[in-house]
Amino acid sequence: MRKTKTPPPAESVAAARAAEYKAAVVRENRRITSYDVAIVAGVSQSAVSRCFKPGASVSKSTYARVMNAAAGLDYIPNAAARSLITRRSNMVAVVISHVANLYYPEALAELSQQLTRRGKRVLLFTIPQETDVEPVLGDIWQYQVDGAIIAAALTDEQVQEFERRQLPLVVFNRNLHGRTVSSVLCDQYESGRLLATRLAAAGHRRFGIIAGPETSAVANERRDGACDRLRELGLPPPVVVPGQFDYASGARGLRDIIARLGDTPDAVICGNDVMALGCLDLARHELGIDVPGSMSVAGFDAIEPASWLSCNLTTLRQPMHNMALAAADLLTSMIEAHGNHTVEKRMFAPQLVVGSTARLLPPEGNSLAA
Amino acid sequence: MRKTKTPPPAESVAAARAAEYKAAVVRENRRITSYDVAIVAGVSQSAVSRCFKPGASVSKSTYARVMNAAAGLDYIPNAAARSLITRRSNMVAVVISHVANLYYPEALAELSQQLTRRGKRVLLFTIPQETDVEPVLGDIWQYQVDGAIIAAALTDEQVQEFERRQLPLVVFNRNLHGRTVSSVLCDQYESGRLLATRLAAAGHRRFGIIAGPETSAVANERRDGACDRLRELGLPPPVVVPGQFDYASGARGLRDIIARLGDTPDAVICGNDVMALGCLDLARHELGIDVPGSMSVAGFDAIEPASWLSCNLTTLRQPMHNMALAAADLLTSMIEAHGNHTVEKRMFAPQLVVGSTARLLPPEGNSLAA
DNA sequence: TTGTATGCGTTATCAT
DNA sequence: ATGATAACGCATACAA
Repeated sequence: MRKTKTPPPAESVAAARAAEYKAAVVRENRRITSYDVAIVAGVSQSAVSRCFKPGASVSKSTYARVMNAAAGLDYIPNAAARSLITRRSNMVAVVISHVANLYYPEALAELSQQLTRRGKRVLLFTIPQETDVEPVLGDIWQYQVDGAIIAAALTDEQVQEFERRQLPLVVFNRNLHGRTVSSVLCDQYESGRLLATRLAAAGHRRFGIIAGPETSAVANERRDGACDRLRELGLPPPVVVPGQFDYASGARGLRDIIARLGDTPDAVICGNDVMALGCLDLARHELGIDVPGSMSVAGFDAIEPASWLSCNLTTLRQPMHNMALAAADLLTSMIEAHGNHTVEKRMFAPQLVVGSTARLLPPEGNSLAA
Repeated sequence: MRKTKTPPPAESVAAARAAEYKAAVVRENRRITSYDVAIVAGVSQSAVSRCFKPGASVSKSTYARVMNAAAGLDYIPNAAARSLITRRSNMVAVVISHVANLYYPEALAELSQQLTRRGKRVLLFTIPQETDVEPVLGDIWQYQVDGAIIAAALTDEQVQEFERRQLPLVVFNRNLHGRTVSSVLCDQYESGRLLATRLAAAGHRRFGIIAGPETSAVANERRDGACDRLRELGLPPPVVVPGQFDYASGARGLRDIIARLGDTPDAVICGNDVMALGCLDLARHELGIDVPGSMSVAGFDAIEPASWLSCNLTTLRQPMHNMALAAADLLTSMIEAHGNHTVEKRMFAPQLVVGSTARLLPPEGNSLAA
């Protein structure tokens, strides 16, 4: 039994040592900790900790040795342990309703991107209805998130609980009137008014409105905006029928409106694009109504299919990208502020997307006199 | 100064005591801990801990006192501290590409729902491209998730790192051929074959294929399935053009195919529904092609707009609900197994959705002879 | 059933 | 720049 003639290079010796050490740790059913790295690297545990803290004071040589050992051991700092002492989890709760994500996946995608860019992880909660926030609140408290972005309906008590717990909260696209809570939103009421204004200016008189679910604040504001504006303009009250934000609701809604009116309306304002497309398709393909020749259809949201050739819907766009950006900014600044929460509402204006499903100009050579 | 004549009821005394205690804690800038609850309730800290552990042995009276104190103090167990000792975070990482969520929000919504139902929180990671998993892996290790569901492309090394770290992994809708990793998927290759088979049986001979991005394994398998099957049937090789899974790609793809073929193809197979609809709209509304009279169009996914009247696309549905269910089941069982990971692949068959954009029967009274 | 004591893996404070 | 030591908030083995 002789010793090996050619000793392996120092590097691989270190690697072998790390591998051996690691195997032992695994055998004991422990996890690799900063303490283990310290032993392998021949430094103190606090030195290891510092190496993983950006901007800490460590000499180049220790840093190198620690990083080598860490790599050999597959060491990664434990976020749970860290957050325990720093009181920062770098996680943000995002709450969105199931249906909202189905219809506007852009909202979640943008939020996730913006938060990630700011070094926050997203703890996602999808809820069946936008009024079902309560069950997830417990989780939000437990998981020590640094803040929350909620795109759902909150009660006064719920908002107050966030305050009580000093947890930064941004309400997304939900107008909590009179409540002192930071929020980012698109002006839904004004959206409704805008559509009514433009359609009325083009000479439409008999309006149908396919509203959204009663539980949806967004839907209600759109409807109210349109109704209020029509009343202001002295037009006959629109026929308002309910809907569930889905395609079928759009078709059903149009049938209901026609039944109640005894005739085709001049224009139909739909609570969202999905319903508008349901309404549009029924009108064109089943009822043979000329859109926009004898009836106009408009929606809200500017979802992608609305822009497709076969649809080319006239609708209102919510500037999702900027809204997500604003929400992420607002929340992170609240988190940095560390308790001095400055409440702020950021309201964005909708953008009219002119499609070919609504006539927005007065009929040619036709005075508006009845 | 006399004492109050009517002493407040015991309950409110307790409440007042809790409120006072809480104020003190807040003043010291501490958090409410199980220790605080113990003091207010007059029990030990471990008793408090037990009260929050379902199925622990606590007397009814202690439980009541603890819960009262906890309520008064707004106490909630700290998940980070808990996971530190239990080695369970009850969080699951879900990785999905940005575009995937835009096109199939259903996948994420279903996964989130199923995981929540099983008591797991979702730590969401959205990545720009499905090949960009690497940057999020570090976060996954750090955050001590109990497992991960990844709907993106993984390299061998990446899969091995999951194994090395003993982290349960389920790959969603991505076929990692030959790699021993649990996965849930829909048979994309077979989907491609199926579409080719049915269209060929109806007499289509000159095929165009609008493929998806080269980086998308799903897209490639659909394309390969179709191509292979057409070759088997002895049909002329299809004209294959690339696409990016978006609406514009569908239109551009059809133009390219027609240019390369010098004529309208008999059938176009599109890598997903969004492109299929882009192709369909161009054909009908710009090129005036009769679909399905003189050309058939089919896609994959059965996204919602595909079912709308104006589209009524012939496509293949992936049973998303069952797939999400399977993924959640698979992952949770791996987590329970505690290291004895049994690798399993669950492959689902696609379902043909017969729309009106593809002729699936031979033309009437027409022999197939050229 | 209840309480005592210990450890989970990290950061932060304070010397040196 | 580095190391010893004390938290962070909880769960669990063990003793009572």
